[in-house]
Amino acid sequence: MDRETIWHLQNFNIFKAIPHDEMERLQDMVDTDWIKNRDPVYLQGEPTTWVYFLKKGLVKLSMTSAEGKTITVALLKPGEIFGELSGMDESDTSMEAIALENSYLCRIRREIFKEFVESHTGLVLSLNKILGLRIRRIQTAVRDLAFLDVPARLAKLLHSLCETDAEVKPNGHLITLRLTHQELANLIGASREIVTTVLGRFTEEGLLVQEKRRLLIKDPRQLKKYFPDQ
Amino acid sequence: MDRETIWHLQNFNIFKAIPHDEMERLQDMVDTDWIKNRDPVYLQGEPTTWVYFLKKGLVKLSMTSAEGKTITVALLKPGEIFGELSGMDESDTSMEAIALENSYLCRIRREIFKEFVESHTGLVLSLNKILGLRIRRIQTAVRDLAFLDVPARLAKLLHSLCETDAEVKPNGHLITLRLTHQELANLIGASREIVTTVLGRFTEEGLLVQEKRRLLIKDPRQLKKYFPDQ
DNA sequence: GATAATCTGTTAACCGGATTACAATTCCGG
DNA sequence: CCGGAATTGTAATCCGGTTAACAGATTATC
Repeated sequence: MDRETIWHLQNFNIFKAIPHDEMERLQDMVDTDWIKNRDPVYLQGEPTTWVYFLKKGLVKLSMTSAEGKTITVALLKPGEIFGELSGMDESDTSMEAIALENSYLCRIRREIFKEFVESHTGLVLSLNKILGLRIRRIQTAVRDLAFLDVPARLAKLLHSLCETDAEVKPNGHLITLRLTHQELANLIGASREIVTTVLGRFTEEGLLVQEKRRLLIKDPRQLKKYFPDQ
Repeated sequence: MDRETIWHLQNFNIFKAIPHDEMERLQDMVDTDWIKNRDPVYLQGEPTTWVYFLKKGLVKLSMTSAEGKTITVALLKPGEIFGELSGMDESDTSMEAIALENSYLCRIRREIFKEFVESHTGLVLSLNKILGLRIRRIQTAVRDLAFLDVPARLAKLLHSLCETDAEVKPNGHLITLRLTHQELANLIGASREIVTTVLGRFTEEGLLVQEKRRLLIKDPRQLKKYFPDQ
């Protein structure tokens, strides 16, 4: 699109090292898009047409079962790239991407992106790194689902949110994301009810305070007693 | 090592397109290794020194919890490559690789492999594809753990073993891998006991026959009634 | 071929968490 | 700021699967 969009794209980690005149080749290939809170960017089973760059907002990557249960694999924040980047030869998306806030993103056709990436060795390598990180994350999800019970998984989630999405306040870490109990449940593969209950227990124990759909964690280190190191 | 080793390496999918004289640069960098049944190739937390190529045998990639529970993420067969290929900047292995048969493999130091890969655009791309497939696999593991019960997970596992590791016999598909109930349990994140029980039920229903630690699946399609499509 | 080690089979007791079913609260759009 | 929608809170019930505890069968190993 416009020059400004390209300029923004350049801010994405993956493109940092690409010379600006190279980036301009993408000029007319980039599209921008608003997605309203709760609307899907794409759904499971849709053909993988685009690669997305999240500029503003919050998007979750999740999988939904036939019975309507959902498990959330990642919360994407501005600066993150998504879509089927992988081998880039997959034909259908295996997940869905849904906005959890009004979000602003731009997108490039998969083939164009693929071509661009393949003509820049550095890009291929960064992509490799991104995929590697993604593998680590999912592996951890498997391990946690298999080995930890709900309080442990929840404590671990809150602990990590403290590190990635919290403001440090005098009385603790305020998690900036406004996640419902249902969304928290989806993130750890549990039912909404038990999340409510366990959050209640954590509150009683003085580990946290819930206020207007925000969580204030008094002392993240206290949460660690619920889950083993690593 | 010797010329023959290089020749073998060339048979790995990832190296198929590399000219033979290029491959020879790896000549003295490649090491070969026997691993006895049940012995580890590497363990969780060890530094990631090598990239491995499985030439013969069977190796499982798994994670073990502090309490000694194990979940198996992949069964690797000859022709497969493993080790920390990802971004290749990880310092510790997050999994362990254990031989399930006497296995023959060769290995290259991670940095050498990395260098070699980075100097061959084609290689980086194949690596990307491998990582993409790996992501898909693990995502499926997460989905299955979260959405399916034990009979469904077991049926699905047997069904997929029929496709990847079975000989077609007149009376059904004979799964060639000799997996104990414990190993099957590790593959689906369940206890050994319930695997025994459910296998018993499947046998009663005439879905399969167990003989000397081998499974003969009468008709894989019958298993499908236990798990939803995809 | 004998003996130890590993696997399979089975069952009762237990338990974590899902389900179900509401009531109370909070939020949000007009 | 009002009314409907979404979210939270709570408790009873139910259930799949783990745990525990053995007996029997099979497989390695010397």
